[in-house]
Amino acid sequence: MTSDTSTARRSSRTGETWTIAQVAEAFDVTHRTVRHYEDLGLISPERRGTQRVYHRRDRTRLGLILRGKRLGFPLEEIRTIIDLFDAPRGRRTQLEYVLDQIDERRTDLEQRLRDVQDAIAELGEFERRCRDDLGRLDHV
Amino acid sequence: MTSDTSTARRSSRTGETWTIAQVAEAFDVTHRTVRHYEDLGLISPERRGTQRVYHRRDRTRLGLILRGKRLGFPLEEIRTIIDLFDAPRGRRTQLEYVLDQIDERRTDLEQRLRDVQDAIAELGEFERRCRDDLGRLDHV
DNA sequence: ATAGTGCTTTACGTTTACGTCAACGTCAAG
DNA sequence: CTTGACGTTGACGTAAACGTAAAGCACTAT
Repeated sequence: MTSDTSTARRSSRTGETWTIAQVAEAFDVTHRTVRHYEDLGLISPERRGTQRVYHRRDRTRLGLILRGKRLGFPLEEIRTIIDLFDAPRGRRTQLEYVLDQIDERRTDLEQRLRDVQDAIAELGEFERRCRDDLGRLDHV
Repeated sequence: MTSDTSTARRSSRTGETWTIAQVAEAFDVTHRTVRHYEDLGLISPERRGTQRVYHRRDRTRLGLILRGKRLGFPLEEIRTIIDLFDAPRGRRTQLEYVLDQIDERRTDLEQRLRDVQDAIAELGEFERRCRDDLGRLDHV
């Protein structure tokens, strides 16, 4: 049940690789979820015959996808974001486009940041009031 | 088209009130969305005859709902959270339950906070690399 | 009186993000 | 050579979060 190196890794000149079951377990999702992300073009694992072979790159992407999900972004939007990281940046127009996109994303993320900070602050305030109430109960 | 006080407010001894169209516009959602939240029990506006009448309390809740959505929480979970703020806290057991819930929420929010901060940091790093590329183009 | 504007409910449609079979391929172990 | 364990592709199902008519009530303005 613990990591069995003989099956957990399959040697390759490009480094370690994983099966779908392994990445699914590692990220605590189902294989169906992983395949769904592939259907939407968010990851594209290597094929060895008919089998999917996942590399570190795929794991990185999967991590980005799941974090994006926790932040409430739809998968389609997540795709455009992580594609951005691999986008061609050779020509000036391409680079300027990418920088524009980065700015849009940042604006969005900064709104999220404010949202989380506000929510945590309000929760703290609410907790303080509750502890006050609790103190009054003790006092009597 | 600007704010018309004669229709924007309807006097009441409990302060200003709004129609469904007004709150929908104020929060940039459709009336259908507002009614959907009511169906799920997230808001419960006053009724005057058959018409819905929204008070400041309802606007506050709507703000919390939309912020929760931006953070990726499902509506059902949002309902339990904002209900928590109005939950009875008279008895010790109730207070302790509420404090427990607060802690759970905070854990969740702190994960979100890390997610956003990480995402912003990575975006910044990526932007730096892009600007480097751009600089190299200028240099040549 | 009638037309218009805004609100109401009812109800079916749609999109997203998977879950859940079904049916079949493949490879090592017994 | 058959039996598992694991992998594969459809294909249909489902829950959440609304969208989108359809059809009717209430008030106001002409």
